[in-house]
Amino acid sequence: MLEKTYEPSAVEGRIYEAWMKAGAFKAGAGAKPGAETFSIVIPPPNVTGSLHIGHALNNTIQDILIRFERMRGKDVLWQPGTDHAGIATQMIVERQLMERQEPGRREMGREKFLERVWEWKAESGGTILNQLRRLGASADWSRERFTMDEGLSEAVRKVFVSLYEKGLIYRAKRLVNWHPGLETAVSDLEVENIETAGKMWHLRYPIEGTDETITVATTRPETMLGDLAVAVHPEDERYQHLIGKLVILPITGRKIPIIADEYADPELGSGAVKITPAHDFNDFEVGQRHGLKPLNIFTTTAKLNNNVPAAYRGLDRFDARKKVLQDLEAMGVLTWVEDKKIMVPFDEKSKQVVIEPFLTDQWFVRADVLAEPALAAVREGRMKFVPKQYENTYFAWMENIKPWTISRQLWWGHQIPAWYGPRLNSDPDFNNGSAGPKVFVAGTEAEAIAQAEAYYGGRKIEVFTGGLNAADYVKAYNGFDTTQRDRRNATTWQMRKQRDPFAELSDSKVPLHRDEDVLDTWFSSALWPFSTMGWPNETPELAKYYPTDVLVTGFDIIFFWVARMMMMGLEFTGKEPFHTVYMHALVRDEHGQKMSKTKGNVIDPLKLIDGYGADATRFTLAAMAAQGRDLRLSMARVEGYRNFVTKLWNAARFLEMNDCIRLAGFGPRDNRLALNRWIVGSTARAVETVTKAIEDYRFNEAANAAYDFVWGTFCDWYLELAKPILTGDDEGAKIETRATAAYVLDQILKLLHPFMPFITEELWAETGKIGPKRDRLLILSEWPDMKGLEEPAATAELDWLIALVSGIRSVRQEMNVPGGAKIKLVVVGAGEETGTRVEAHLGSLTRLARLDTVDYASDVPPESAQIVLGEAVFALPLAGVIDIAAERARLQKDMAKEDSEIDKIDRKLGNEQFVAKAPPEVIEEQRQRRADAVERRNHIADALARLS
RNA sequence: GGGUGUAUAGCUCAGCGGGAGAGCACUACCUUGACAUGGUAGGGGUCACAGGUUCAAUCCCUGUUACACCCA
Repeated sequence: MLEKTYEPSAVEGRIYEAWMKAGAFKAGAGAKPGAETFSIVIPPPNVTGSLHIGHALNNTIQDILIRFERMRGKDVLWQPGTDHAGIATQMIVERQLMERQEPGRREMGREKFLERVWEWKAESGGTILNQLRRLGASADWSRERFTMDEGLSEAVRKVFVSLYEKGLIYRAKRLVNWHPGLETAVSDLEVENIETAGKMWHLRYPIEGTDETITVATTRPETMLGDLAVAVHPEDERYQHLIGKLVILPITGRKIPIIADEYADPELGSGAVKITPAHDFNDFEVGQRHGLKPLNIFTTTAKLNNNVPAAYRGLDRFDARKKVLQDLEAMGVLTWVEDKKIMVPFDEKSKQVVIEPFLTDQWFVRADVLAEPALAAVREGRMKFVPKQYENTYFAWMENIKPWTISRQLWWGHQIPAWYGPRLNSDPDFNNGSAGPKVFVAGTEAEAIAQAEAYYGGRKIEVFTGGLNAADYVKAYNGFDTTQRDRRNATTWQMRKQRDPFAELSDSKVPLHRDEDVLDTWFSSALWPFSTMGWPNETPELAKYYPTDVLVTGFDIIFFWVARMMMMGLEFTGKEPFHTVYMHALVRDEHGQKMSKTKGNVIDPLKLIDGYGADATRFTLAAMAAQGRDLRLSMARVEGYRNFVTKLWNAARFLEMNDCIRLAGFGPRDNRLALNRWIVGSTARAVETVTKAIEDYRFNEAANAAYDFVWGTFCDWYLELAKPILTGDDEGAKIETRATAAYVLDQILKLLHPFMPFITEELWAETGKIGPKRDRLLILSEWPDMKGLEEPAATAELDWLIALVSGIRSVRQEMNVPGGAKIKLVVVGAGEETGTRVEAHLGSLTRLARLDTVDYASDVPPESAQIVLGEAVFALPLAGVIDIAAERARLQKDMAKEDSEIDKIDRKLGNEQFVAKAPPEVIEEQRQRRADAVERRNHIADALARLS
């Protein structure tokens, strides 16, 4: 016997175990022989992450699709795993070291530190994957992957080397977005420009050899220490005579030119603008156009460096601003200050640290080249977004894609497989100051050494590991370089040989050092759909499950991840990594606010699961996941769906109490009773609706259709109508109804399983205890296919019955008939069909409408309330109870409704244009509707007439 | 500044050219042999505003307003 209420917490863990034990999540579990495949890779959550409501939504949707397709017999793979989250993980471990007062990262050295990170990962990493189990996620955990696994790391190295060899990865000194707190470069996507209250300072610079001055405006006055020019528009008449003259830069006293460049906007401020190439992206470009060598004034922690006057060195950028302003004001350079809203680039994660444009050597990906096929794939329909409008977002970004900064000055991540050594004097770039060191890019150190040996003509290679700035490496590097330079000039070399007896030997050994930086975490995530399946090896998984089918993700990582997976997938496998990207919306709180820890409005999915159960949590998310619209999650909704879970439980309990046991060989087509034929037909329709909705990624529609059917049709009507049969004495009817009820419940369990896996599996087990033995778990059972079981005749009959019961109930309530009172029903003017129907459903009619007797008469008894349905009038003689005036009012209201309907249709049909141009079936439908309304109206009019 | 989306019942939202819907909330009634986490009935809408297309517009088009998000 089922418990009175369902206790999710008592059941969910046990059910999950049962699934695991049965191997139900394993790739291919339950697949029909030769089945087509269906695969999804999970968007790998950060290894540092914990489950938030967005993950819950994301994984609920994936699990719905996976369970649905698995039940449809496909060969299903849901590939789980995590990414290594370079910055976040490194920060966590560093913070831990600090809290425990242990030596810091730099003190302990790279190798030791990485050991500590791996330890941390083993202990605390990936808790989120366990939390996904609480949600019921049916991923193939035996295939869990991590972006830093050996296989995935090999994929990263392979991709890096390959792109480098194709010229799609390059190293260059460029302005990048620099995080002065973490001392690393970040990509432009990791910067969030936030509008902030700022100021515009206007500075008046003197011009050499004249009495004139030129005024520039800036939001960052401290950068004036790095100014290299003042630009004016080439056609700006005010400044023609000044172009080419020199400005004496205050404080530093440096003389910098006034240049003509179209970047200066004559409409803005004075029309003159200071140019600081090392600290502003636009200025950098101006500087390049005019051959200005950028002057960097910051250290990696954004303190002023030795390129500024002594008094300023070591000042933090914000303190420097204060001092510069003070000094400029004292000098009379600062003319005025205005308040201005400015966009400040913040670190996208913490939104605390101001990102600094900073000139460094970094690795970049030529994203523009890779974007071409990725764009074509969407344009040509090989990959589609759901909802479609995200295409535009994708196009807009991809068409204007910028080089992707992939190196990070961190230790935790995939170390860049590039080795540096000094250049030979025979190298064409030997005298190119900006070419940097000689680079060897290779998948392994041995290969790099082999390359180096070839380049250095068989010299001995010595690999250093102490750091690119370590004294021994720098010394060896410079020594080699000096020797190479000395060798170039015969006289110099002669002199050196005289001084140094070992000169000939001094470049016989070459120092090599691996790049210390690591790659952006997204670089490895971009390979996820194929690296998790064993690429670059040609594995059976890859052959079977790649390309995957759907990617389910949030729109916030469309650029970070989706676009990059497309680029990498196409480049390295020649195939789109998925044919569909389903973008779900953001989960907000019930007031539409973004959830955030600072606002304190975060809804913890684990608390929801604790309080309401995983099924209710999942169902809520699915039911609210309308395409292209944010979800506003409210507790009332979760409660409502928790109630639905309970409702299902109680319905099953009712069946159990009434011996509704599954019947071996039950054929729904053989049912005789209209009631049973009807519910089978209704189930078939519900199955079709739900199936179609899931296929179309309309999860809210699927969930709501299932909910409506189970509660509104099965529980509210079928079970209520079945009660008199189940407690009656027609054995044949009883047997049929019991078997039908059990059969329909089975279909309901299947239908709801993708949404509510736990309770349905539990009920599947419970109902499996009696009757024919179940041969497998629900999770591996077959998705219902009920095509051809629709029952139009039975549906019409039951619709009629439901309308009659509702009508009587409505009258009772409006006439204030006490709920418990049983009343008489008199059927007047019934035709044959109505008569048959009344007799067939006498039991349920009597019970549901709380009737005393049902009689037939040729006239409506006096003082009756009347219900008009079809050709018949159903009279409720309520002498003594009925309020004639109230009944008249009720009927008049009904009649008014019909009148207005008829009027509306008449106006339509009276319109010549309508009759001439509307499709015939629409006109016919309107005529029919009018006729029906007229018939109802006349019956009501008769009823009214009888009242007076 | 450019782009995208949204505006429908008190609230949250479906509805995708021919009859305005759901859940919650609200009102009244009901300890009916599954379920009060329930049942029954009911009230509640200028479908943001202004034009246009159409025989017909909540739905398509244009504009306006408000809000949200993305990009610069």
